[in-house]
Amino acid sequence: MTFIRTIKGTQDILPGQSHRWQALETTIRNIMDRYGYKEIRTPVFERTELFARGIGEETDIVSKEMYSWTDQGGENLTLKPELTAPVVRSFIQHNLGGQSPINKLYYIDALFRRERPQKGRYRQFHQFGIEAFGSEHPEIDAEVIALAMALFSNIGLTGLTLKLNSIGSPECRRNYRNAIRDFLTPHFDELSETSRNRFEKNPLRILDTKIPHEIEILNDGPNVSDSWTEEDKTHFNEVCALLDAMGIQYELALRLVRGLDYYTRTTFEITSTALGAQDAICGGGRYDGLVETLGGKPTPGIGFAAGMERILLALGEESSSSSTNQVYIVGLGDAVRPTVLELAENLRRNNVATEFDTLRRSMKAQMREANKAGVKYAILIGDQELASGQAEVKDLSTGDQQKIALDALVAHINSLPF
RNA sequence: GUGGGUGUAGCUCAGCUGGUUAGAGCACCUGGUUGUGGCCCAGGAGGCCGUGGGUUCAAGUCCCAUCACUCACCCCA
Repeated sequence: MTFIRTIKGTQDILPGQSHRWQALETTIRNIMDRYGYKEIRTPVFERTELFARGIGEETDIVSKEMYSWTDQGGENLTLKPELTAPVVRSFIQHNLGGQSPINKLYYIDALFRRERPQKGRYRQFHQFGIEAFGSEHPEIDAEVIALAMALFSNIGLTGLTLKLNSIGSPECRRNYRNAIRDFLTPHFDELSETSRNRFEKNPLRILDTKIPHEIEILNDGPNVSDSWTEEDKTHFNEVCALLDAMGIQYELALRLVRGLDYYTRTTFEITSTALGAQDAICGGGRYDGLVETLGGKPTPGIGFAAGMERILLALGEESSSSSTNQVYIVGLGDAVRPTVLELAENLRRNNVATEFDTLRRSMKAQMREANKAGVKYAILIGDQELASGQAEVKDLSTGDQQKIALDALVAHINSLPF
């Protein structure tokens, strides 16, 4: 009989950790609100075809990482491996573009990819992100990036690097693809097997290589910037100028090609020095053709996705306690139980976080528990208190104790400093 | 899918070149005289030493296999 544990690459968020997630989520929602982004929630699964068309058949995500199945009705379904395609689908389906020329959306959600887990990579993981539809202008690029940076600094992440690039318009990409092929043809024999495969399917991705020899070859190769159209160039320069104006530091990364097919022009990535090999905390870019690809009216869009597990990893373990209890009621003897419950309920109804013993433990054990729970006050009720109608209220930090009439307890507790 | 590392108490780990009832710290529980927490002291509970085989008089320790976890490659958040 073997115990059934979590699926590889998934994890429980235990009570001692959940407050960290809550804090992160709260910050995200606050910042989103401040920047005018509204939450959108989409189903955990979608038609497989949505991802195949949206992300690209040749991408790793679609070709080998999706959790897909055929349901009893014969439909091909998939647990969402990323959120841009579902959000775009929703945007089109509900004609959000028709209701407002600009739509700024955000999400916090769980995603699924069947990869080999490692530090900062899980099969079920969480991302928050934004998608802004409707503007083709650099201002929105700059706002999206600024929001990401503001959010990270707000939660106290340091050691971040913003890497910025533009992979240009579709024409530019086409030209650049050819330029890369032309440049690499004489070096073809020196390339690795994966790079040779990419040579045909997606030569831009060869730029992602980490093999020193290939990096060396590429150093003399053409840059994307050589293939930019005038408009691409202007757009990129304006994005840079706006970031400069906001005092946001960035690094030009002309080799930065994101793995998803839908990107156009601006792409960016934010990495952290606090992580392992998987150091990208946030990645995003512009996808001006995607809405149309998925069957909507041509609509420019830009967004990013940030990995929450990686953020929490980079933040490290803080020693902040998650205790919220304020009062612990110590009851002594069988006779006081109804009074303890009544009192606890009254306090709780008056917004006082209250705890009491449900194990019928000794007074000493209850006091120890109160101490461990980190409450400020303990209320002691035994037979004597019941008889006199006065409970003992003890300040656990000072040890001071005073008698308070039972019917005045709630008011008294509310008047105390916490 | 490929490679490396690690599996001993709830957690972090000791256990030397194979040798008798497998240890520590933290956490947990109970006490330290009647109904008062923390600190201290005493005691207690908790281990198929991942699993299966093998070598040996003898295996937590050596060998093989297997599983799990983990890190890395690929790629990505």
